[in-house]
Amino acid sequence: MTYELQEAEAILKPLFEERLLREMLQYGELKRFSEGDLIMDYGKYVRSMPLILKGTIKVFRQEQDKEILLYYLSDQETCSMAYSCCMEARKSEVKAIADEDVFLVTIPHQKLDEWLCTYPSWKNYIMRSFNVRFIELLKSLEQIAFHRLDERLENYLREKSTRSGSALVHLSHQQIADELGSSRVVISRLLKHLENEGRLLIYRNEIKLLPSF
DNA sequence: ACATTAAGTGATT
DNA sequence: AATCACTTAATGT
Repeated sequence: MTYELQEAEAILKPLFEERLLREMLQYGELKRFSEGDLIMDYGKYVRSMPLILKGTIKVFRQEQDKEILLYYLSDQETCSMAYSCCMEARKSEVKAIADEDVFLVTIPHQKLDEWLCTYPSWKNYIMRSFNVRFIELLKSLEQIAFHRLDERLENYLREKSTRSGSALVHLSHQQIADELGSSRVVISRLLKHLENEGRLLIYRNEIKLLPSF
C-alpha cells in the first residue's frame, strides 16, 4: 500500500464505516494540487465529487463581469455544488482554486448515489455537508442584507485573524476587496478609518489588529 | 536608477 | 459605496 493511500485512510477512517472506506479507496482517485492551481472551471463537466483530505479550496461564481467568492472548502469537507452538478451531469457553474496545497479524493458519480442507499455514514456525511453549507449561506445572506460594508470588513478581518491565530493578517487591500465583492479604493478608505480610530495598523500587504479590535 | 505594484486621496456620480 | 484620475510609498531588478 502506498504512502498516499495510508494517509488518505487515516484521515477518512473516523468519518466512515469500514466497508465504505474500502470502496472509497478502491474507486476514488487521490489527487494533489499546489497553491493557486485551478481545480475546476466554469463550463467543465463535473463527473466526480471531491472530498478534501487536507488543505483549502476557494470556490467562486461568475455573474456577468463580476466574480465572487462563494465559500471555502477545507479538511473533511465536500462541495455541495459538485454533488448536484454531477448527479445531473451538468456543467460547472463555479470555479475552484487551491488556496493552499490540497490533497483530495474524488468520488465517481455512479458511487455517490449508490452509497446513499447502502451506507448510513455516507448519507449522514452528505446531509451534514449540505446543512453546513446552508447555514453558512444564510449567514452571508444576513451579512449582506443587514450589515454595511464596514461591519462586514471587521467581521472578515476578525475571522481571518482567529483562523490563523495571529493578529497579523497578510492580505492586500485588493485581495480583501475581491473577497468582499467591493473595490480596492473603498477597502483602503475603510481600513484607513479603522487605523485612525487606533484599532489596527496598516503595512504593505499586511494588517495588524490591535487589542481594541 | 527605473519599473512595478500597493496604498492614499479628492472629486464626481 | 463605486469609479476615475492621479499621487505617493514600498519593493523588486
